Amino acid sequence: MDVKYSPKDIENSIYKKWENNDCFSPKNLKTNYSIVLPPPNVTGTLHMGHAFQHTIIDILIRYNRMLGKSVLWQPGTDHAGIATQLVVENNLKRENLTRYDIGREKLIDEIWKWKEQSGNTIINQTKRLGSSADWTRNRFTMDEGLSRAVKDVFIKLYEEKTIYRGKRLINWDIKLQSAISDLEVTNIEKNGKLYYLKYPITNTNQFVIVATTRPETLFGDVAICINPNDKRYQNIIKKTVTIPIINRSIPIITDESIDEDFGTGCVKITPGHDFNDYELGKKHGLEIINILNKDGTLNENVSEKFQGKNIHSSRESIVDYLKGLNLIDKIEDYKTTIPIGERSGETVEPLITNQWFMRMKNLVKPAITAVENSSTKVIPKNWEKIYFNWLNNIEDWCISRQIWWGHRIPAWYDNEGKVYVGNDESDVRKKYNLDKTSILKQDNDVLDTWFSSSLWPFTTLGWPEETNELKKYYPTSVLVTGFDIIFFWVARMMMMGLKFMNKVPFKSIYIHGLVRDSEGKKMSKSIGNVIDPIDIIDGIKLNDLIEKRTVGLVQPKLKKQIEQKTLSEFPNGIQSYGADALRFCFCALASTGRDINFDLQRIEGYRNFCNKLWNASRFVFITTKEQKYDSKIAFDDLSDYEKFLMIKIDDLVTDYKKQCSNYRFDLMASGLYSFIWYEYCDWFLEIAKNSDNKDKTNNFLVYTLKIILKLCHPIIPYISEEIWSELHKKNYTSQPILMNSKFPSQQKVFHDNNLIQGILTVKEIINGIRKTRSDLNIHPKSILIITIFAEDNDLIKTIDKNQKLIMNLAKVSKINISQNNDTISDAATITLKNIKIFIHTDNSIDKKSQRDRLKKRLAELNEGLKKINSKLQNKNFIERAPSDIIKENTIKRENLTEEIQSINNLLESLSN
RNA sequence: GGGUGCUUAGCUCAGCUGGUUAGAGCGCCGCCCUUACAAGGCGGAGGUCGUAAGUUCGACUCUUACAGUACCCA
Repeated sequence: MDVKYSPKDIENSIYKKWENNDCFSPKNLKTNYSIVLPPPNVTGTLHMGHAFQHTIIDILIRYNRMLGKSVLWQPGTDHAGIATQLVVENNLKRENLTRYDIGREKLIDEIWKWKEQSGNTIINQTKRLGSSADWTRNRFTMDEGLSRAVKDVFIKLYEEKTIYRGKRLINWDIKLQSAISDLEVTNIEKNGKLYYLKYPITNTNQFVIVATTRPETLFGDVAICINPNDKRYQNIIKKTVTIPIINRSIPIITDESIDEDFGTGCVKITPGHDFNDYELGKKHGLEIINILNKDGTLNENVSEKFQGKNIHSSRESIVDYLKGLNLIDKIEDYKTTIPIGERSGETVEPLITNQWFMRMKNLVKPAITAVENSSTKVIPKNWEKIYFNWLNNIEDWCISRQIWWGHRIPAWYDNEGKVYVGNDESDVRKKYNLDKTSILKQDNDVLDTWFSSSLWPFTTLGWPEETNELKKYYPTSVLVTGFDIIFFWVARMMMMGLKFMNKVPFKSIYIHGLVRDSEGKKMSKSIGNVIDPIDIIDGIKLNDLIEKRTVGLVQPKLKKQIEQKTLSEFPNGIQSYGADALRFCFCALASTGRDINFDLQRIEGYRNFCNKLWNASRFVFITTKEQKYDSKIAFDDLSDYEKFLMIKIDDLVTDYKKQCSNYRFDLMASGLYSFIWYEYCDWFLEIAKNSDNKDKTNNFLVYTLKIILKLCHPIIPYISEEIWSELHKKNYTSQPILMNSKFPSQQKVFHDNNLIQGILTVKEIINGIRKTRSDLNIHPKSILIITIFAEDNDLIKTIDKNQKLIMNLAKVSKINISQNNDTISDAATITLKNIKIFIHTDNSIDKKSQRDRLKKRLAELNEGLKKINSKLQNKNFIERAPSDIIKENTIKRENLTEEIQSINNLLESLSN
């Protein structure tokens, strides 16, 4: 093994080793464990969120595999309809082509080509992280099998009338020329204007003043509405007004929902272009007037002057025109919320169109019940509320998209526009008895991407075939996903899983946070703060990083700013940390589901940890050389410290298992970290160097290293596997691959409390000596002679037994142990609760500095004593606190008093 | 406007059902290149736990209000 831990040199070959040995496919064992990977989009490359998620999944997968279960990690990718089509369309744009130039067939061909390339990229990146998914089962949402399942589901839901076609108001993305679901719209607050328009009251010279943020939609107005209780307007109810410019008459109606305080209290009702108005229009039986073409231009229902103009850019000219007619009362500044299409970034328009919808009411109930009765557990639990809230207020889901990439809707129309749903044209003809003379045309639209993803947990396992995998691995054990897709994906999978499998798709849902940059900002290409996980693994030069962050920017003017920020945050680029360090880092940061602010400094610490493990292992191998390894450890033959370590390691295993099943990966990581670094390396390896019983100790070194590597493996698989192979080479194990080995079980070692206390006291003695050495500026190399006073017999025995340990770790050449409570004034003194340690030094000790040290300690102790005394002197405390708490405090007081007494005695002798 | 979360050391975060002298990593300071590791060892400094009130023998932990902050929904 090299002196330096170099992840680059080991990771690739280790991954190949796992692949070549078929380590990723599930073995046929009794208990099953399965996770489906949230399929990443084929639009791009792996980001930090994926890396975080994959790390957590892989930890669970490897851990459960080592527990001896049949483990399936089902991977795959998503076709991501709109997003992917946009990427390819953008590529076409560079050649000055649009999708209409090349046509549907050709575009789809192009996208498939892109998918091959991008899909492979993301899989290869995922592999770099060490992900142990079963790649032979890799699925894509548009695979043949999955596409058939999508059709089956669509047809079934259509036949039972859960899916229907209807003309309704939907969110129309003008840029994409497609409907999008309400989830794909984000509302952005913007500084806008509130326009007060004057509508002439018919046959009078009076006006009704109406406040609106969207004056350009007045052509679609069908009513003016006021609150029936609004005293100001009682006289105009039931009158009519004339819409300016087009001079159409509309009624003045009343509705309780109108807010009297908004604007003038009079609002215009435009059901064709506003969701609230649409509902209100339905309620009052109002006509719907659409004024918009699909490309965002105004249609024939508006005044001729404005026909063919873009709805957004014509606002100003319409307002100007109204000004000319003297029909603008005033214009105020106003904060408005504007709906923006998440993918296109353009303003979304409500538009009446024919679309396919899924009726959600009946699907929702089982999905709610399943979480209520814990058939599916949500972790952390607080996300349940958000899940319930959304499901309880659900709207029908608009599932059709007017794009080309995706699952084409299996519906055909005849010349009269009558719709037929079936598998394909011939199936439809057969099903509906249509002869060859009738012309059928397939629906042009495709399904929302999330339609196929909602089936992911069972379609990937082979549904609608009743495969073995489906029987074995459905319901899956846990879904690991981010909170941002609870509605999009999780809730819909719950509904569809329950609908088609009659069982929840996962027993638990673990919701993790988002990975943000070190300042807590969302990582985004447009802000230029993205970190590619592969760059953390391999490292990247500053210039390359800047290049990567600034190429193809949406707003090129940000380039300078991004350059500077990158320069100040990564002045030397990013060095290579390796996949293991990255994984350990994610593991340690995965606390209670909150977002992660990713800081490179943090990862450095975990790379160092890997190096520590590496070198500790080297030490074990160097020390044990050709040791003949015996896996049977006789507890009684071990030294005190070895026994102590054995117990500690047992505690560690217990704790690790507990934390893993609680999804507290942070606690799991920190437990492992501190055990290995502090207990194992700092104490045990140092102690082992001076063992009295080399053979036994060496054997124990190997034994403990093996357990440690197993515990490490789910988190840091590469380095642990590499070290294990060394172990195997040296014949310390017959198992060639760590990944296939059994997770350590608890040894149920006798938990000898006296032994533990004894070792802790010995450690305290050593720490005390070290601190004093530092306080008194005694050179780390100088060897000390000490005297220890203790009255307690057992204590004396423990100290005596562990003399050598103290000598080696505190650099002491001689220890005098005495039961006489004397005071040696010519020595540096350390007091523990019932022990006094005197350090004899060559130089005479300055009495004043001695006193100062003791006084400082005394002050600390007195502070503690004061607190405890105030408790114990409180009558209410004695009366009401539980007895064990009182006892605990009483013992504490005794110990403190004892040590204080002992320091006081010392101080007295020093003053002489 | 409604909802949810967060606020603990310079930074990033733990602290479970109320009882610890309030912890970790990184950073900082001092000493040490000790034969596994300077990506290291030993030691240390640093916090009135956002503010205020309440419940309690006892509050970082529970309740309420307020402030700041982030996100979700309308």
